[in-house]
Amino acid sequence: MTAAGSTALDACAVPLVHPDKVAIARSAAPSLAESVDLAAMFRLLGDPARTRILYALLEVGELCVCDIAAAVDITETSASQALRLLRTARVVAGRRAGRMVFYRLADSHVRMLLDLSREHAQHDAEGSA
Amino acid sequence: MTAAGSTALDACAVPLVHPDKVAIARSAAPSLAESVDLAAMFRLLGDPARTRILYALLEVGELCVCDIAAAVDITETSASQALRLLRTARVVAGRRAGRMVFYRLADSHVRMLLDLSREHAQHDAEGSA
DNA sequence: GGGACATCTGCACATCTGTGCATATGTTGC
DNA sequence: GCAACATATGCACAGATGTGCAGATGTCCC
Repeated sequence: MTAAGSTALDACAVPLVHPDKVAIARSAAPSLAESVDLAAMFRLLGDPARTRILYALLEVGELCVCDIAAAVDITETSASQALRLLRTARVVAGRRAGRMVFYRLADSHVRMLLDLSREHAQHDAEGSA
Repeated sequence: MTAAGSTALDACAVPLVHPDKVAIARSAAPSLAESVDLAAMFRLLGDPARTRILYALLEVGELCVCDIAAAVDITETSASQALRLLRTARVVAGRRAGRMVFYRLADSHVRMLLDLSREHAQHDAEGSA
């Protein structure tokens, strides 16, 4: 990571097996910044509590913090903390109603992602059964 | 979390705002075990190095370890480590050819997931620009 | 068999991450 | 303004995670 100057372009120094493919991958794959963003988003989904919150919201559309906590069996503090992270990343959106805040999934991309993932997981579980 | 016995069913002790919705969410959302699996899979994608590896494979189909390392600018050790995790979770599959091992994405679900995610990330980036 | 190469694994370390408690913020109704 | 409630935040700690180095495994070529 120190990148003293000979990181990317001097890769030719070590002969690659398929330089053409590597070149394609390097140019077409997400940039470092983009992949960091993508990874950050995936990591956000990579916690059971947050995952369950998202699927709960996927099912019922909208819930306040205390209901979310009850639905996924976590403390309200944990729920609030999780929702904070999800909200910052714009995975969920909050709507204030009196002293309560109702959360919902931010957009349809997230919904599709959750649907697809669950489908994959179930498909996968069958295969390993 | 100590769950002395009054965690799940006694939730009624604290009046919920929308008990009906909570009940639906509790029954329809992934079970604890399933959500742990889902989270584990997301967490696996939640590392920039692994993310980049997956997108590189998405682009060129198949690569050996040293080419992967070159394509995403990480050491071969890191690549091998990352691939081990991805392989154990059956996100990628390895094929031995001589002393080299070629890796590829395991199934089409993963490909769709990656495509959808990148689309979402780009859409998101536009919005915040 | 022996050496060279590609990949894998085990171990130790710095870092990050989730959790729980206590406390702060903001809102309602009086 | 004050008390009660819903939610948010700051801090400290235990546990998980990525990284690098050294060594092990397995494969090819002679």
